[in-house]
Amino acid sequence: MNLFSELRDTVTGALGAMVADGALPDGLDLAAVTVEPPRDPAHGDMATNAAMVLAKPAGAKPRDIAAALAERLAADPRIAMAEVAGPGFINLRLSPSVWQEVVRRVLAAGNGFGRSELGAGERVNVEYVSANPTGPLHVGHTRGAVFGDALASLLDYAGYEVTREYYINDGGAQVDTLARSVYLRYLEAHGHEVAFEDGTYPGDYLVPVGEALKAEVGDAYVGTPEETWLAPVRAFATERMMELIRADLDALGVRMDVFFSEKSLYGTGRIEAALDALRSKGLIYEGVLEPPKGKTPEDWEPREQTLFRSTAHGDDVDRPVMKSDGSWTYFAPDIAYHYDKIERGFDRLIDVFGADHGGYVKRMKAAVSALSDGRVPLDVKLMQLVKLYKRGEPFKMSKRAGTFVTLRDVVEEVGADVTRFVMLTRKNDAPLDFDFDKVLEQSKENPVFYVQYAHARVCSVLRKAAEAGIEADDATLARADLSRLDHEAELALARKIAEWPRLVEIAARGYEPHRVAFYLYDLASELHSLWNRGNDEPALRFLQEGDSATSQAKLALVRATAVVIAAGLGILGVRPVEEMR
RNA sequence: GCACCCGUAGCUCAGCUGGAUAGAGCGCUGCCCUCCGAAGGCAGAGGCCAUAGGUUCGAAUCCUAUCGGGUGCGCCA
Repeated sequence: MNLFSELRDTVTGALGAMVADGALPDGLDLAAVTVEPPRDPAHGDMATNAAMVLAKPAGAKPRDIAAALAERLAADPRIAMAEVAGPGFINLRLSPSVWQEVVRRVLAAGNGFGRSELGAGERVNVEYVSANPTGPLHVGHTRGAVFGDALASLLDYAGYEVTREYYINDGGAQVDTLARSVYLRYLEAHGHEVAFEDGTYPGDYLVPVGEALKAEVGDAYVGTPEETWLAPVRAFATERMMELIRADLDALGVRMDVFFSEKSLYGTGRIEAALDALRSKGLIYEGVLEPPKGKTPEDWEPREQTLFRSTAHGDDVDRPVMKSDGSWTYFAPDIAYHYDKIERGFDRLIDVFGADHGGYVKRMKAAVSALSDGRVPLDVKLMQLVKLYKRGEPFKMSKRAGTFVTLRDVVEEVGADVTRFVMLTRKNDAPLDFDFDKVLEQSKENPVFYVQYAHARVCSVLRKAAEAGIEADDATLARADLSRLDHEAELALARKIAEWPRLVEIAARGYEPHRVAFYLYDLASELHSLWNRGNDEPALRFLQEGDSATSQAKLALVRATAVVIAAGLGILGVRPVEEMR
């Protein structure tokens, strides 16, 4: 349960009583009433805007409403002080017991503290990575993988029923190219001289695939025409590539629930069925598109194509689903794929794309809107680029120069935990700098370290407590006399902990897992601050010699901090550490 | 030309889906270990929130225009 929503209930309850007393008119809309922590902690623990929001509809002065409301709120035992401030805010100071109770709740609920019912069991499908099965994943994919995975975990934590999904683009021309490239490696394995022309994949990673193909079929395809081997080699190669990709994802700790094959849509009538669904709504027609203004392709000539009337659902122009030669555009199977998701009964869809797919968003939303009659919202999160640095110097990825950086390279160099956390320290629509040296630095400049350090410090204190013979398991700490936590600096940490459930909901609502990372940094900062105050003020040290009751109260506070850090890291997919090395 | 994203301290970035005196890290100036991990903490300096209008009790946040940067734009997925 969330302290902020509890207090909001208290405020709306008091407003209801004022209506009953005739102090406020009936029928007020309370939707805009909020209870939030004020920016400046000097203003109090909580603030409500109720009086200002209601002043106009109630036909009263904000400060008059505020005064009457503050008086009622002050009667609540949890509220130590309620005073009107500024234009009509009511600042609330909560009694210490409220914060002490938060600590107890954390210890009782463990990882469950902060879980939310926001999603109400809604089924949400998060599609991410979806890289072409033509090679290993690179750093760009890594960011999308981490983001999608953390978002899925966040939504799960917030009460949604989440499916993690990968769309395998195994139906287009690029898998034919893959097959031809593997075939060349296969010939090579048979001792032939081969040349990798433009339009083939020369990467070394296909060498073992060519050898594996040889091991499987011997020389059956040597010297035979393409028709005889293209399809089987394609199947063989894409299967191998997906094994490679799954292993990459595994190294990063990403596990998908569903791998959906684009190829499964072809020749099965599923694309046709999806387009028929659109056609039945009058959204498919034969037509000729206008050339784009400003930048007309040189070989532009008008052609009649099968078009989807995406403009009827918010797009700027209608989009082709069929090429002039009668084959599908890439958009057609994508429509069918999303149609499939809708038919599987998801209440909402999320796609995580690279920023270079920005121009694709409107048509995809239009398709989902049309196919679900507006019932299923599709949100697309675009991932900006990762800029790589080494020793402070930027370097560009280039296959030719051998500086092509794969997901595997990154994970092997800095580890999955560091990779994941760093990738989440920026919101998805901001570019991310990734410096191989800085992310391993052990200083507060590095948020990964800083947060882990806070967790390790708590573990360290608990070890010390055990050495001193103080019982400090969670059940014991939950029974401790928490009224001993009465110092302002200790309550400040408890306040930060209390924000966690609210932060989860804010982050989940906006599909913004990076907020979790920033919150954890703030929480760690509060802990480090309190820790250091023990230097000057012995009464704030967590272990009080000869006073195990007080020690346990303080240990309860820091243990609760560690529990929340662990929960937050869990959403990000990062393992908390018990000691720094 | 059109669409989408971005513009906040010298630098890198947060900023609660409209709240009070806009925050953090780095860098700069000073402090704090006989003491649970100083791998940390405290304090100071540093801002016309790109610009101009608008919406309202109230705008970095919403709307409109402009400027600047990025991405994309019919037979590539």
